[in-house]
Amino acid sequence: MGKKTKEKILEAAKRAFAKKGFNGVSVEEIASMAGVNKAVVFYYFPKKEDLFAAVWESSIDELEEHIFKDVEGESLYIRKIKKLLRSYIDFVRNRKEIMKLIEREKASVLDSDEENDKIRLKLKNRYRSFVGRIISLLNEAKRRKEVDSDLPSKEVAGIITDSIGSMVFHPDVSPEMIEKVVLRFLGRR
Amino acid sequence: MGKKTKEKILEAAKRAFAKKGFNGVSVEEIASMAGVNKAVVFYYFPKKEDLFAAVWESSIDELEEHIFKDVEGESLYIRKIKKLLRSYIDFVRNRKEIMKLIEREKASVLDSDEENDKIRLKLKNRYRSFVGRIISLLNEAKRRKEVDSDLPSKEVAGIITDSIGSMVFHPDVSPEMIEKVVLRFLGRR
DNA sequence: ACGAAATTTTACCATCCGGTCAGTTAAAAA
DNA sequence: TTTTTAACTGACCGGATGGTAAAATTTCGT
Repeated sequence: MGKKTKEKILEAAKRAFAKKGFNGVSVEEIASMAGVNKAVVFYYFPKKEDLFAAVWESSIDELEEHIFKDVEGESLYIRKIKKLLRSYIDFVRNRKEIMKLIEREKASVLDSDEENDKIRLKLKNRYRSFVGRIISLLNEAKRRKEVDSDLPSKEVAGIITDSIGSMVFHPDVSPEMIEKVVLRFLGRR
Repeated sequence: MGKKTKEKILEAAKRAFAKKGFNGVSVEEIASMAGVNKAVVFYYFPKKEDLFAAVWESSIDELEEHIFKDVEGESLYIRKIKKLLRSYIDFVRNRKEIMKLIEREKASVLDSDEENDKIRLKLKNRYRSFVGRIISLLNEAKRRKEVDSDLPSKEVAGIITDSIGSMVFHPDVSPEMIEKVVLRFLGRR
């Protein structure tokens, strides 16, 4: 049996949103990419926003899972961080689509107005919880004196996610270089 | 005499694109924000794309001008860089609108397909030339041994622009912290 | 095999959007 | 004063878009 319809729609939507952004794609376009009728998209996702929400959450899930997968295997925090960076870069290289989706829509998700969309607010919080996990990792590493204890975790986490993430649109910057730079930067001096 | 019509349209478009993105705003919306008839927008900018191009180029112009304004006043390269960082952060704080515009549309501009739009390609190159100037500054500083000579300029320039730029959507990270972090990072050890 | 529930298709609608155009106003040029 | 040109208006067009309703088809438990 082939993939389930809902899954096909989600994957097509992921590709479409990544390439053209939420407002740049029509539901019909997504439907035809998924090989289904437009109305069946609305059957599974009553609003276009719902479809986007599902795509966003699944994307962050996948990113977070991949990035923290190998972290638990290490006991030293500096090595956890090293693993995280390596997985992150690996993800950017191999899952360009998801990264483009995230980079392209990040602004609109993070800028969503508090009193505006409840649904967008949830997406913003999903992203923040992802960054929050990186912050916690850095905090713990600082507590254990494995990274310089007066590096501000929040800002460093931002630097990591933003600079690695946007690599996906800079084919000429080397992911390994970024990794080396960040690592050397974290080491105490 | 009030502002000229074309100028009013450009400013309204800048605000609109910053808040909702290119595909999230209609020309009519922009026109009404500018207090002019929709057709007069097309009178000055035959296509919506033309309007966006004008907004983008003026935004990068403004950013670049502001960031490099005080750089020439310094002779030491490390101080030039310090000035640049400070101006950059200053810009993010005081010109949120432009930064949101840039952050929101950066993905779509940088991802523009080579054989696709000639006009988008121009915008991509405009952005690249801006980053190129930062790279040159870093290179020169390295040549003069004022910053660690084996820091890869391209990657560091990316880290600077991406992390400072996206601060505009993270009201809880401190610009000054980023500045301190980047500066300490550039210092030779 | 049968009926009910889930899924898919067809046809449709109301609205919006980018863009055009014929024509008006106002100011500058002659 | 007449003519010309630039700036502006309002009405309109064709196509796209998000979304809906109902019929048709498939799936599945009994």
